[in-house]
Amino acid sequence: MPTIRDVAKRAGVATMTVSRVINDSGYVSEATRAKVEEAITELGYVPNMLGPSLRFNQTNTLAIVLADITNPFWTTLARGVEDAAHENGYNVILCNTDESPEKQDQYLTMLLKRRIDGILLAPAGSRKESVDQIQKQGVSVVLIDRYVPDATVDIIRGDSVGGAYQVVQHLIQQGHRHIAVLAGPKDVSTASDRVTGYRQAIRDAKIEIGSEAIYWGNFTHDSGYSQTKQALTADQRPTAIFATNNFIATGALKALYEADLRVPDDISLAAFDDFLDNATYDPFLTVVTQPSYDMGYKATELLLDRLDGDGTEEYRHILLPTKLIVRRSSGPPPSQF
Amino acid sequence: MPTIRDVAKRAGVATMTVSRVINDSGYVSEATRAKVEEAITELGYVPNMLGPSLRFNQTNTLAIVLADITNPFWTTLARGVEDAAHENGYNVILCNTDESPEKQDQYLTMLLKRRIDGILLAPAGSRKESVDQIQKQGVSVVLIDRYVPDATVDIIRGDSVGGAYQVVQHLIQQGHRHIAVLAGPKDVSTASDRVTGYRQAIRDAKIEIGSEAIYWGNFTHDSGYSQTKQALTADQRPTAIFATNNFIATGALKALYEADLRVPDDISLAAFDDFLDNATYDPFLTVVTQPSYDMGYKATELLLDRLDGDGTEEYRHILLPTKLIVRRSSGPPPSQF
DNA sequence: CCTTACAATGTTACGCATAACATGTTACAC
DNA sequence: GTGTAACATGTTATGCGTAACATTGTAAGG
Repeated sequence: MPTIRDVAKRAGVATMTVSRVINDSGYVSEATRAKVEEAITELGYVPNMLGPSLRFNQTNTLAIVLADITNPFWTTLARGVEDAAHENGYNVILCNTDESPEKQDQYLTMLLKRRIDGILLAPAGSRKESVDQIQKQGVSVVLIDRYVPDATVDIIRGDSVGGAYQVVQHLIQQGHRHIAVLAGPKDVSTASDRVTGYRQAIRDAKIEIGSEAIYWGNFTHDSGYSQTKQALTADQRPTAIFATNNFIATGALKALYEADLRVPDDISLAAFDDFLDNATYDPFLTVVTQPSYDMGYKATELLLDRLDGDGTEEYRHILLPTKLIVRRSSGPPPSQF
Repeated sequence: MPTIRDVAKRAGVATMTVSRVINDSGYVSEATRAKVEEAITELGYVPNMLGPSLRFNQTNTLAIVLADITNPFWTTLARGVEDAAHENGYNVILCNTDESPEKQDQYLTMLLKRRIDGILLAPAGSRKESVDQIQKQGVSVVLIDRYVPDATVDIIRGDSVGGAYQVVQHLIQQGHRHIAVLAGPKDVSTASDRVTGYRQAIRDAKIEIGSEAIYWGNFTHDSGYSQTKQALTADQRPTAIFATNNFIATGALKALYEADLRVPDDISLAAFDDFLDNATYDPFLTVVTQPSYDMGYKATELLLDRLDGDGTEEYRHILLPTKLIVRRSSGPPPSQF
């Protein structure tokens, strides 16, 4: 593969002159420019970014570290990230942690070795160390979707407490008094926040505290399935279920179907996070949604801002509002209750 | 940030010795290893991959260039790619072309400058030049999902002709004689292949050729919407619609809903490509699916194989089988037909 | 005791593009 | 005609890790 030296030789100039032509910087006469451009074309020369990257420690690369690109929430967010990055001349490396802190740290180490310019991180678990590790290497990081206690870092996330409050309040208004919540992992902020919102809504409605039914699990289809099975065996069977993410909701639907319970006639179901905008024309689930594309896009802008800055800027914490969309999966409880 | 030289100085050894410790290569005494490891920890040293990358022209990076990560088909495929890459120590850069050849070439140029080791490309359009451009730079490329005429390159894709044949045959068996096909862009192989499969099924069923109704468009929700509107105004209104991808299908559903046509009572609908496995527990659309995760995973294995090889291997063309899943959106035509 | 293999560590050169500096040229003003 | 600014091009040093080669020390084998 030809290098800038080959081009320089062929055009009969110094490498620096070729560099000036490529980057359109400094003074180059028209005649020289033409010669150089001809040599570039003839040789099919493509500049090697690795040279300057090594020299100036700038790779024009970002990374997004998330739980699972397969989840529509993350898919849409990733698209927002990629769009914002592309518009600014950056490329994006994709990393799926599957909520495993080990896998996450494996990725982070790799990314640091690559001298990535910045990382968008949806932290698995709640260990501050991962964030520290990145920052200690002088790499910028923005947390997305979740926070980590005590980390001094930019964050952009949806209002999990408020969103959960909204949707549980909606269920209460429908007449439900026995609402089960299917939660994610205790150490992920979105999981605990959504339980907090649930509790606040229950408390504000003055429903006796004994009727709280919290099932901790994971943000997956399988977890939602088994959490629901468990919830259905409770002494006081719930008349409504709040699934704290979309995948838990699909697991719940499966379990309810198998238990021969119709939604919403026999039991209501509402979830946090929607599915893909157009994936179903007439969607069924009542949900609270977050603006995931914007979250990704803005997170990237935040990150790029910080890359441009001198490192003395204040850390920002951005909370995006959620929106309740009432659809057909939530209704009043069956009359015998 | 500390370099290998800083570590060497602190440990009182040569940089080469540090390198040996890091890579666990060559001979290092236990005592020296301990000293070096201590220095690494104290300094928080992270090796800079850019050095060797520049020297040996190996970045351990792949890229996946696809239409839109937001489409569940691509999402799942990308996850397969990322998993296979991660297992082999590679990172993956994500690129969305939105089916625009210009955007694609913009990305490709960028990727070549980065000295990516290999590219998984779902080509936008049918220009062989993009593939040539990559190969001329000595970069390996595997085409996914689509082929490009005359390109000598590895390809892995689903059986579009066969899949389309299957689903159209199914509609014919239900009694339909007027089937409209909502196709993608003419110059994308999956689009033309699915029309070919449709034509074969129609021909084999000895349905008069005049009843062919082909609407070319794009693989998007909006296109499906307008294609359907157009199809509904035809002299001979179709009793069934074959949407050649999932997004076209959602657009069609919207248009049918607005036209007050019930599916499948008034009109049947079947599509190529499913939605996310768990996204709906009880899915509605009759579809032909492709093993998209496997496609991504195997494509990556193919690519890595080629990276390991000496460049003399035969080019492989792998065709993955499709599967018809009959659900509730397809039934017999209304009796008055 | 000498040879030989191998263990342990070190030195040098390389890959590529460009910032910073240096040199040379032209054109214009006075 | 000379000084000066702008134009045009070139030279050198740099970033980081490691392959390839070089050197020294040590233990086993004869």
